Amino acid sequence: MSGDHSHNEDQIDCGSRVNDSHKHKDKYRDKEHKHKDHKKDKEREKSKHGNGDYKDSSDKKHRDKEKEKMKHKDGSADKIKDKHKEKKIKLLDGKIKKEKENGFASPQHVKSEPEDDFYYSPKHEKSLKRERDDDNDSEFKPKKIKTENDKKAKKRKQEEDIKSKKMKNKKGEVADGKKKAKKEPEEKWKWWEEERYTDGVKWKFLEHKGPVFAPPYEPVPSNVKFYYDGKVMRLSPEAEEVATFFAKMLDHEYTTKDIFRKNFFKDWRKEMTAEEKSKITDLKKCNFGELSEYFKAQSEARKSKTKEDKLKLKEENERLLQEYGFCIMDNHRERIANFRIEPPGLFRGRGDHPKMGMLKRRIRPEDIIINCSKDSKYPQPPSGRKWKEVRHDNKVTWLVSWTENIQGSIKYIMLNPSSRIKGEKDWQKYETARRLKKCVDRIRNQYREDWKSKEMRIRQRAVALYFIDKLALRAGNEKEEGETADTVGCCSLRVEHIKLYPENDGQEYVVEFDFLGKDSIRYYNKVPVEKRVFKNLQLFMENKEPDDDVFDRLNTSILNKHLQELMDGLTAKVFRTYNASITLQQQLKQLTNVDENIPAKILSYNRANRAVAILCNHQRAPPKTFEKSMQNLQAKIDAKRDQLSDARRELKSAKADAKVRRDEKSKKYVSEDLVKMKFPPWLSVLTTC
DNA sequence: ACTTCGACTTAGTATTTGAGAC
DNA sequence: GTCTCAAATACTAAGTCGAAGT
Repeated sequence: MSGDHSHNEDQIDCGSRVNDSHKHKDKYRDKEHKHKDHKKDKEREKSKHGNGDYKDSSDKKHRDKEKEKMKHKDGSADKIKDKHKEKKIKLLDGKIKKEKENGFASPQHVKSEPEDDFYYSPKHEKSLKRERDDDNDSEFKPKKIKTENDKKAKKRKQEEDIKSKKMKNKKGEVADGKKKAKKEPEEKWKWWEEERYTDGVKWKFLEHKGPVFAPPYEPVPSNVKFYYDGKVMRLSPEAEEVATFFAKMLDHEYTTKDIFRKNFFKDWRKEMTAEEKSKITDLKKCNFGELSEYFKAQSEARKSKTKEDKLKLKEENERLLQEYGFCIMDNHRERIANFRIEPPGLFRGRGDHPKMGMLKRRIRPEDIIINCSKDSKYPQPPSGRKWKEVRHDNKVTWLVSWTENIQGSIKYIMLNPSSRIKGEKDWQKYETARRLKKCVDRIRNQYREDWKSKEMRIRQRAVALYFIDKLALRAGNEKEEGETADTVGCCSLRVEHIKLYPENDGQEYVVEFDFLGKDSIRYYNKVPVEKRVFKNLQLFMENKEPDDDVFDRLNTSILNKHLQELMDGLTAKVFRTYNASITLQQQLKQLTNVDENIPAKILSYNRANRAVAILCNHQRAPPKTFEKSMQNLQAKIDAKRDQLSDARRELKSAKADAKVRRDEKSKKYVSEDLVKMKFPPWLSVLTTC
């Protein structure tokens, strides 16, 4: 059993997902429908087992899991492995420390980078030099040429020699940077030719202007009315603002959903005055119609603004971008990805999210933590206001953070993908995937061996890893129930997500996957697996309830610890990167032909990308405008059809006319000119539509 | 050992932009 | 000039994963 050569080809043809998913989804997915089906299945399964013994199956699940875990708590082998691991890390640490001491990032004098043949752990960021693979895959050379963001960002280059971190007259520089940028040919900062920081330091100098806050709420004009129970009702600004959030979404289907409405109403009431609260007790009696119309009219007005107005708007945006959209990180002016604070609104999670409709509150300066250099010019809060905190943590990459109120998670303002800090990380990611390429056969052999292990947890780990590798599944962290949509990944698959067919459509050992993954995107795939995998799955699923975990002795942390032992820096997601990359590479090789013209090459390229999208189960809803443009096309087709039948009619009568007149000239006219005029060659295509 | 948290990447959707067709 | 449509960009939710906390 070698690490199967055919494996890579499997990546593009791993089961019947392509066809099936389209069959099932009718090309464009219908989330609502999907969710309902999913739930129904679950209910069905539950009721099957629901009588008698287990009234609360989730409770039972919990108990069982506990029991099982106890049974296997002996896992002593792991401890030994852990010790090994620690040693390794220490070793690397020592090395790193040494190197780190003289490590500079973005040195003023750019040294050329010797291509040494050693790999350093990207994970531990030991190396001063960027790791570079020494195998012969020359086609893999990192060729991303990133620019120091945005054309206008330029001119920073010249300041590279400025030693002092204090940008004396920063404003002036930035301003004339803008002017110059338009004329000067762009000079790119080749950060990838420079040395990197070590030991977790992300920057030495960071200066920025802080975030741009959402514009304050502007009450709607008094002639735009809200009605409750058929009567006009004037709302307090606070309540009105939240009402406008709902009104703006009225056209969306989710405003009809119970959870959305319930969550919204509950949060809305919190913003109401006591009087409003006592009056407004039923969302059904609320009429947001005028508000909704008002906002529609507003957006129309925005679209039909004059050229000058639009230009003015554009310029204002550009000004904001120049002022707040860039930071200075280690002598370079870098573009910020999201310098605007997320405006308040109603939360719309993806899929069946239990929190949809909740109020996403307005972020104030007092919620904001600023991160910048001690020796930089700190961003100033709006006058009379305060930041929550200003800190100087150069072990992180974010500039601004705040805690969001829906999940209580932290949000960040970070740099654009073209920045050095993001680019390096991205590069590192691909380098890790390239290292996996070198040992993937070994790892595959290993997990195939592990399918036979005496220990259940090792078998589970091996089967899960096989799915992650073969099907590009995500790791599948556990999620808190009731906090988010019910989605899963590999380690969190439940019995209800998998069906086993010893034989199906002439194939043996077929596994059918049907679950909602990230973003509640449905993963449907029917795939033949090796007999051992199949038997193992039967074993894992034996005597379990539909909502029990398939891999009850596995989680992402256990899996990743194991992967770490197999290869430094290896985690579950690296397999996705690796398999996506190798698939693209193989497909390009297979589909493209040097002699083809550009359009043919583009077609092949798109097809190669499609193969990757299928592997990774990337899906998108049809654009909103899809329906409309189809209608337009149909209208054109109809018009041509009419034209065609008119032309036929004319032809007929002209022929008849010619017969009567027996006029040579007329004959000629009928057979050539008229036909040419009325039946352009491409029209025949339409007639077959 | 398990849970929570923080930092960061990934990815779908909405909006804007800009080029070509009419 | 206006309209249409696709590509680019903006936005932000939802993942991953390691480390700290319990």
